[in-house]
Amino acid sequence: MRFYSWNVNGFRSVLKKGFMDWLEEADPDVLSLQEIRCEWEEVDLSIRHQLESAYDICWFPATSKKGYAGSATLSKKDLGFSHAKGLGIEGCDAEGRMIVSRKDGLAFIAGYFPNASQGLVRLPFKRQFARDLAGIVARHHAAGDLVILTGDMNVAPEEIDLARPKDNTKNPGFTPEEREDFKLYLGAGLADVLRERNPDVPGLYTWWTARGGARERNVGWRIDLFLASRPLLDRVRDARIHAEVLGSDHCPISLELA
Amino acid sequence: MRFYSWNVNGFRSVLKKGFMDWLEEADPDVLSLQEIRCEWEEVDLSIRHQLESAYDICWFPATSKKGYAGSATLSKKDLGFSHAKGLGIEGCDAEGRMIVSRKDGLAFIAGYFPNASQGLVRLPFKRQFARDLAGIVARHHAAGDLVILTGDMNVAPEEIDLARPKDNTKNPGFTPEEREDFKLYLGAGLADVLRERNPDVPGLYTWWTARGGARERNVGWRIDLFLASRPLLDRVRDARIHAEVLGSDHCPISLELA
DNA sequence: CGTGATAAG
DNA sequence: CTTAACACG
Repeated sequence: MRFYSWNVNGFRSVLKKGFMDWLEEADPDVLSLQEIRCEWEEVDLSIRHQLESAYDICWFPATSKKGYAGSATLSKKDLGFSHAKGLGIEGCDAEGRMIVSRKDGLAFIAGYFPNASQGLVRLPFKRQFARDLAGIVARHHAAGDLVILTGDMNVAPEEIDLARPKDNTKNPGFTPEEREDFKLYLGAGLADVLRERNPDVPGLYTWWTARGGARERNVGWRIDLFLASRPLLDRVRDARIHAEVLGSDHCPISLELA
Repeated sequence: MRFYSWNVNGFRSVLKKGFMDWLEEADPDVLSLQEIRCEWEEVDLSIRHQLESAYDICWFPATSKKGYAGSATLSKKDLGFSHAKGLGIEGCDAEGRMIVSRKDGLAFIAGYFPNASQGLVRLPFKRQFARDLAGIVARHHAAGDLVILTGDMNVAPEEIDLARPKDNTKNPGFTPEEREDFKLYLGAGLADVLRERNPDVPGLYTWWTARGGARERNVGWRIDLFLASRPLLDRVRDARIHAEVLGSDHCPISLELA
């Protein structure tokens, strides 16, 4: 089973840049999209029909602000995943951030984690989100579920996860607070799959600022991640960053489980 | 002497679409631009230098709202026109609408006449502008000046001046009030030069809505005009609409005087 | 620097 | 439909 996550920075934008070709090629079983930035009805009808023919689609745009944030999870129709919008976290759910998809004993929790924003004005919001989410993961584990947590987490966990760690300790995505909160997910029993398998490999990034050729020079950040319940690690066949896939300031990431 | 007027719908936009090539080809002696929608300092430095080497430039952006309206008048350096920003009309001058350029006994009054706007919300403002401007023209005549009044007047004077007169009698640009006010300019001693020379020619338009191929089908309006003091009519060598010139939703118009 | 909403035309 | 400002990332 192949899971993908991609912050598309506007679904309608990425559609113009070959998303459907990418989808056919990648052929994910389960796909989380972040920053869809539109309603389902704003997507071209023919595209909607194509997607609906192959996937169960949970489209979860923000209700708080038009064209802002939002996420979606698509799963192959034959798999029979159930999808639930939101985490019951105030504010977060109005921004269409997280979707919980379930099948058998697996909870696939995916979406668009808050950005701390310029001046770290949303750091308190983001910290509360992290505490709430870690609690939810812990409860799934207590209930005997296995968990995959993925999406644009808007935090680079360690210095190795961004090209310029020293320059960014006060910037959104690499503050001590955000890194500390990231550890709450690990404390709830999850592992950072890609980093577990590539402990010392630098230059593994999933996001590059659009300003000034950062992507060409691979001056980036690894902020899109797959975390998985530790018992799942034995079933990991592949965990990958698809940096060659263009169309957004983020690239897709994937996880293949046996 | 060749006068031109063009509503460029964003000077920076039209620069990307060959404005400088057009300028070299048309080679106006005096040029009024409307809807420049930027400060002079926002124009590429090399363009500014090219223009400044050939023209005396009066750049008159709106101060009331960034990126809105504004006009400019350029005159060949050797001609020695003087340029004055504004008409002393409250509101109008803050929007960078009108420039008065003088040489000998000629007053070239040019710019961006108000749009009555959706719901005709600015019709009162536009009517006051017309009364004030007609008074200014009359005073120039009383002082013995000849006047050229030009620009985007945002009114089609007669039914022949737009493709769909019946559909537009309640729309901005063709209300009875705006057409009545247009006659104030004629009453002040000006003549509509192109229409005087082509009394019954339909299809002479200077603006086409960007919506749905109107320009290709010539479903347009003649709202950019040269009006001239009647004694100037004998000196008119040419009056023309340059509908083939692209780059804006308006096309340039010209007047050549002996 | 790019996406999308918005105001204005 | 297009321009430009703006918010957000």
